Amino acid sequence: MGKTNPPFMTGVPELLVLRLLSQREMYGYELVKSVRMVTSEAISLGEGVIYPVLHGLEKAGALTAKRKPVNGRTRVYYSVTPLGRERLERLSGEWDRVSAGVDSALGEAGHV
Amino acid sequence: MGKTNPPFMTGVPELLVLRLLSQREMYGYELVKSVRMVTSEAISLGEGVIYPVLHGLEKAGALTAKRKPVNGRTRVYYSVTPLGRERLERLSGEWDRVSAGVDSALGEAGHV
DNA sequence: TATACATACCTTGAATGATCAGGTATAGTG
DNA sequence: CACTATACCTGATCATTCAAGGTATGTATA
Repeated sequence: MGKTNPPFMTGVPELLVLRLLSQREMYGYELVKSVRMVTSEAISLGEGVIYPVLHGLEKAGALTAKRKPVNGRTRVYYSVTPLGRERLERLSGEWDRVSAGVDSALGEAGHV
Repeated sequence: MGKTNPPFMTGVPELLVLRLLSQREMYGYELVKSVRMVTSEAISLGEGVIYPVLHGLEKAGALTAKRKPVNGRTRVYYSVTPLGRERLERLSGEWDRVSAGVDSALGEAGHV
């Protein structure tokens, strides 16, 4: 059974989480579905990815958590701190640089 | 000491290697420098990344190796097989999908 | 009532990929 | 002769991600 698919990118989950939360506060389970929607199903992050990322970012001071009971169930809403926004800026810039790098490599090789 | 930087992307080294070799045959050491140049220093893959990728792709039948002695030193030139081109197509398409997904997520969150 | 599904949180174990840090050897330069 | 660049390679380590579970509540349905 343990047939783990190869991971396609590193650091991107964190970037996506930060970006989505910078729009509005959300809870974990919501983020799982949001990522799929926003990326048009191109990227699908399971709960096993989202929750650890959330906890890591909170511990790093990039997010704050707020527990809210809704319909009997408890939701943990996360929002981005100023420190989180800096981190978002940095990651976003890194992504731009790297993806531009790849694209230029693909482009140069393509126009044969 | 063992302070390994976080990897930023998975599968991208393989994609870049395949793409560069689809232009013209190259040897490992050359690829190390080429990747840096082509991506405008945005991506830098060490020999410890390139050589294992090369060997893996050769074993998978995506590349063929040809030893050439040049100036006394031996170079191993790699070229892409038809199977390797298929793999390149697939990886390239995956990259496009994923990077478009990330970009759209970043975009949507941006136009607040 | 039962049973099934969606919601909502979480963790653990294993697979994978990438990095660093080495190691070998030849050629050329000061 | 030492040093740097070229050119190949591997092993240990580490982080990231994934699949697969586990817990619990609410709601629909048969």
